[in-house]
This record gives sequence, C-alpha cells and structure tokens, in this order.
Amino acid sequence: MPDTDHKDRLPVTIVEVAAAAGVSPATVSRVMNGTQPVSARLRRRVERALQEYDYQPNPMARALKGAKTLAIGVIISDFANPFFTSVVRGVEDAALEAGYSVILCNSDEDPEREVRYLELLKSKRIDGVIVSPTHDSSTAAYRRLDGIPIVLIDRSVPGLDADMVRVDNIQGSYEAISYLTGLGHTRIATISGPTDVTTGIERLRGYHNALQDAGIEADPALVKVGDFRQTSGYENARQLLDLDPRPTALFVANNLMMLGAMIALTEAGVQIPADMSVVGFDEVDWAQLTRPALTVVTQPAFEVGVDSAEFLLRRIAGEEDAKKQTLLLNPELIVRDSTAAPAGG
Amino acid sequence: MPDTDHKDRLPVTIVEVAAAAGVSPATVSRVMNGTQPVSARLRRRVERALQEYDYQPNPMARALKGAKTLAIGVIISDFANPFFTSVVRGVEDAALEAGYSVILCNSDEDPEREVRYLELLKSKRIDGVIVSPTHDSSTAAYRRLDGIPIVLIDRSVPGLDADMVRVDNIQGSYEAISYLTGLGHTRIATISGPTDVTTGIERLRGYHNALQDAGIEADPALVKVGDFRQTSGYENARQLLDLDPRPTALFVANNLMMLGAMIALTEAGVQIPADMSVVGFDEVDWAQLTRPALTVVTQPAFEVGVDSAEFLLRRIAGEEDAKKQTLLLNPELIVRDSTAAPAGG
DNA sequence: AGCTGCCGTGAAAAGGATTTCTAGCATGTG
DNA sequence: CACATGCTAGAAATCCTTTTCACGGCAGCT
Repeated sequence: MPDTDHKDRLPVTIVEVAAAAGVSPATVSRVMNGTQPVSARLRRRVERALQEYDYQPNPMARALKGAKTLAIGVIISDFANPFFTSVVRGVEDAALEAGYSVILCNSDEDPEREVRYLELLKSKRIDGVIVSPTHDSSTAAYRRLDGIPIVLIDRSVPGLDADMVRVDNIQGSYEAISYLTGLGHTRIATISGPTDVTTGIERLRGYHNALQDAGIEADPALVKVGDFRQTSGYENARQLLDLDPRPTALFVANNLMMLGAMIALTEAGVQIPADMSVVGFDEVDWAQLTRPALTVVTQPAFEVGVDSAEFLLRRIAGEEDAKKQTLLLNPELIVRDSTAAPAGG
Repeated sequence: MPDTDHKDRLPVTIVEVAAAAGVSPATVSRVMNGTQPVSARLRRRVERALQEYDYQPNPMARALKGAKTLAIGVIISDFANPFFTSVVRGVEDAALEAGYSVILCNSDEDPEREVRYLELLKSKRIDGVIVSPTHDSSTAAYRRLDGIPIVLIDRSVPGLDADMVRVDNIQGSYEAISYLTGLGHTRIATISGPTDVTTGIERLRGYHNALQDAGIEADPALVKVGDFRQTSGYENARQLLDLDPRPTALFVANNLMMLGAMIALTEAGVQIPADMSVVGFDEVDWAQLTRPALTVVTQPAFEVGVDSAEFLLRRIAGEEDAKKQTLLLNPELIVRDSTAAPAGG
C-alpha cells in the first residue's frame, strides 16, 4: 500500500497510472471518459490506481486534442456597475448549472483592453464568450475568434453579425417619460448617455418618442448628454438646476449618473417630488435609502445574464450555423415616491 | 502573392509556415522566440511567411511545454461588494502594467465554488492566484495548487501558510469607536460581522478594545452579530432600535449591512446624528447621498489590490522560497456629519 | 595544413491525453 | 463445423510547439 508516495511532487501522468494498474494508457482514458466499454475487472484495477495516485489529467494536453474546456468567458465593460454585477450573477447561475465555469474579464470601457481579453480568452480555449462591448469595439478582434460562439449583451457592435441579448431601451425610457407626461409634466429634462453607444441613443430616442406622442415639443435645453459616469450626472444636474424656469421632472439614463444627480439635487435642497419629479434608469441598491424612494426603470439584469448564458450554451452545443438571433427583454417601470404631478400643474 | 488564402479556416500550424518558408519548424520557433540565432537570410524568409499566414501559435501546445501564461487569477468572495470592485481595479492596474492579464472569478462566499475555481485556474495554467477566501475555505484545495504562488487578501485561511495583504481591522474599528467615546458616547451599539471569519472577529475585537481603553463596560445587548449582508444590517438595526434605552451611537462593520441599517433608521425616522451617531466600516458610493453624509472607516481597497498584485508578481518572478509575508495596511477614519456628541451628553 | 571549436540548421524527441487502428478472443449464425 | 460478427484492449498515431541532439561547414589557432 504505497499510500505515502505523496512526496514526489511531479504531476502524475496517465502513463504511470496505466502502469500501476497494469493496463495501457488508452484503457485508463476510456475508464475516465467512458468513451468505450471496459471490462469490470480492468475497470476496478484502473479505478483503484486512479484514486491511489489522485490522478488529475493535464488540461493542456486535453485541450490540445481539441476537447471542450467547459468554461465560458465573460467580458464586461464596467465592473463597478451593479447592472453588470447582476448580469454576471445570472450568467454564473446558468453556466454552473450546466457544468460550465465562468471566467470574468473587465474591459473598463477600454477597447484596447477588450481586444486583449478577447485574445486571452481565445488562447485559454474557452468554449464561448459573452461580451458587453465597449463604446468603440473593433469588429476585427471579434472576427479573430474564428469559430468561438459569441453572445453580445446590452450593446451591439456595428458591422458584426452576432447573437445578442438586450433590453428594449427605447421602450424603457418611453414608459418612464410617458408616465411623467401622464402626471402632467411638460418640462421634462433628461441626462442621457453618450450618443455613440446604442444604449445611449435608444434611451434618448424613447424620450423623444414619448414627448412626441404626448404632443409636447422637445426643448433642446432640457437634454443633457452625459457619459454614464457619476460625475457627469452631478455636473449635468447642476446645469439643469440653473435653468429658468427649472424643469419639473428629470429622467436620468443610468444608475451611476443617477447617483451623481441625486447628490447634486440633495446639495441644492431640491424637494422631491414637490419641486421636481425624478425617474432613473436601472435599479440601484440605495433606491430605498433616498427620501423619498426612487422611481426607476429596472432592467432584468439577472435574466439578461441567464438568457445569454443559455443562448451561448445552445450555440456551443452545436447550433452554430443557425441564423444569428437577438433576444429582446422588456424593462419595467417601478413607481415609488419620487414622482408626482408638477407643482404648477 | 497568395494574399487571398484566408478561406481555409483551419488554424495555421508552425509546420505549414515552415514549409512555406522552406525551413524546419525549429527554425520558425527560433525566429519567433529568439531563443537561438538564425541567419539573416532565413529569418527574412520566415518573417515573411509568418506575416503572410498571420500565424498565431497554439497556446495549448505552448503551455504543454511549461511556458508562462502571463495571466493571473483573482477569486473574490463577493462580486457585488464595492470593496472588492476597488481591489480588483487595483490588481488590474498593477498586473496590466507588468504585462499580465487578469482572470476574475466570483466564489460568492461558497467554499465549493471557491474550490472549483481554484481548480479551474490551475487547469488554465495561470501563473499565480490572488484569493479572498470564503468564510470556510478548505486548506486542501490550496495545497492542491502545488507550486502556484498565492496571495490572500482581506482574510486569512486558518492552517495555510501563505502571503497576505490585509487591512488592520482591529485598528480601524478601534479608531471608529474611540472617536465615538471621545465624543462622549457610552452606549455604543455595533452590528458586527460573522464570528467565524477574521474580518468579523477583528472588527469586533477593535470595538471591545476601544471600549475597554475608554473605561466603558461592554453591554452584550448592544452587540449584534450579522453576516455582512444587507438584510442582516436591516434586521439587526431594527432590533437595536427596539432597545430601551436606545444606544446613542451605532457602528456597522461593513458597507452592505450599513445600507440595510440606514434603510431601517430612515424608516424609523431616526434623526442622525441628533438621535443617534452612525459610523460605518468601508466607504460606500452613496455616502454623500445620505443626509447627513456618513462618517466611515475606509479601507485602502485599491491599494490592497495593487500591493497584492505586486506581491504576487514578485513571487512569480522567482522569490518563491522566501518566507511568507503579510502586508498590513491601515484603514482611515473619515469624519463626515453622521457623528456628534450624544443628546444627553 | 591540420585540428579544434563554434555556429547555423534540420531531424527528432518530449510533453500528456485522446482516438483510430488493429489484433485477439468469444459468441452467434448458416 | 466453419465463418462472420462483436467486443475488449493494446499499439500507435495525433494534436502543436519547444528543445535537445546531431551534423556539416567554416574560421581560428598552432
């Protein structure tokens, strides 16, 4: 019983296990992977040897033969954004369920880093990738992935034909603005996202569509273009507060800018919703902390993650040639207490 | 000029490149890696062939030979916690700087998932790992990593001798409580972390130490044991509010529980700091949003990340045998407006 | 001029698992 | 009873790169 052989730190190979069991490496491989039947007698011997040596196959050698690695990669564009946190949770849930592991990368809105991580994941031979593209992703890097299945989330990459899971942003902001016009607001300001990413464009379009449908003429002075970051929310909110007359309602196009805007409003002593109604896009964990609680459009972030993972796994499983699809999920307006009819209304 | 050969989707191998250049694979390898001198004439031929075929060496085959992968893994125990977000940012900064890529994994406080990801990272042949252990990490999984360098952050793993970067939690909570006693508080409540993780234990110890040094007898009724999650903060805060007499100050041992506690206090209409002073552990992004702004103990999260990455890279570079070290960073008390002398004081 | 030594190069082995090919044996069928 | 069929298991090929080994040629040294 060489149970104390654990001194030799050299990794055990399949050949040694085979030798110990008195069989060929092929037989060991077959026992482990069940690719071919092995007689009960030999199987027992092999299994004992496997256990005794605590054998772990070398994944490199395995991958070299082209086997699946049972891992998928996720590249997100903003690690600190709770929206993506939820998405990742969803991806992990679905992937782990299916026996896949998840490798995360953070591009931090940097196209160069995105490319780098695409290469890295490819080199790790992951079976598929879920990416939330940066504002300026290059299609070239994606093409380089050759056969590896891709699912895009949240944003599309112009010129790239790929599967996608995303939220109907137009619909989301349309509902938010419609709710405000329904309350009687006409001077509705917005802090929108950058106009070179689809989420920014669409949320702004929903704003315009809703105003138009309500018969309200859009006032360019009420539209501020932010960059989805906190400071941009803060600064744009301050500019909006300087307007005369002030807008009676504010729609902020993402969570981080919302935080900045709320700080600005709090500093300025604005009473919500008496002085101004406020609606955000994205749920935020501190939504219930503000006084009053924030009305927001929530994205089904977790579901986006789950769906994109399942989408990807299906592709990996074989439906590679099927036509590329887009899954469109609906956001939901959650009315809390930060919205009311305008004072003068 | 077969520039249009990009039809064949089969990956190009070094053999084909060698054939095209009219040399042996060995020569191609030598040109690429500069491991041995190659005559200018052949080098030119090889380089041309490399470019023409856009050859990318197969990383699996490379790794099989034992080369460095230039990637490090990071396993964090709570992906949604902004503290870890900052840590990861720091790690990425330092690693990318040094030419290393970062692979993220989220154990979500689940020891099983932690083990799984340790195995995964090992199988991907990463050059080193940074881990924030879960509350119940098994040392066995760490030993299985064999030679791969590890740096632990935030928490230690009992029984494992490894490098560590962490924050002086005792010191942090000691300062917070001392500040409160200095203001004249004597009935200081705390919502602490779980008593089976080092961060929880230490932050509670700092609380007790500070009370003792201030000559205040600890009241067990004022000590609530939470689990570092939001709901636990909420519920424990409500229980503390039911006490009669109420504590005049509250120290919450992490950011997520702080959010829960603040929601409870807000709901109960507690005036801060008039009715109760509040101090948190960890900076939170909404700290400036609360009215008044929160006094907190901040951890140098970004720095923890940078330091642990540099630590790890040094180990990877070769100082493997050096004695294991622990780097202890100091937290900082940031006094804002949520703390004041007690009403009756 | 002859011998040693170095340099550039190709052939071949190594690295570890999977898979195809092949052989042997036992069973089933005509 | 002979031949075909099926199953198990080993030998060997394969995946792709790196590295060692071996060899031929050229230059330098005595």
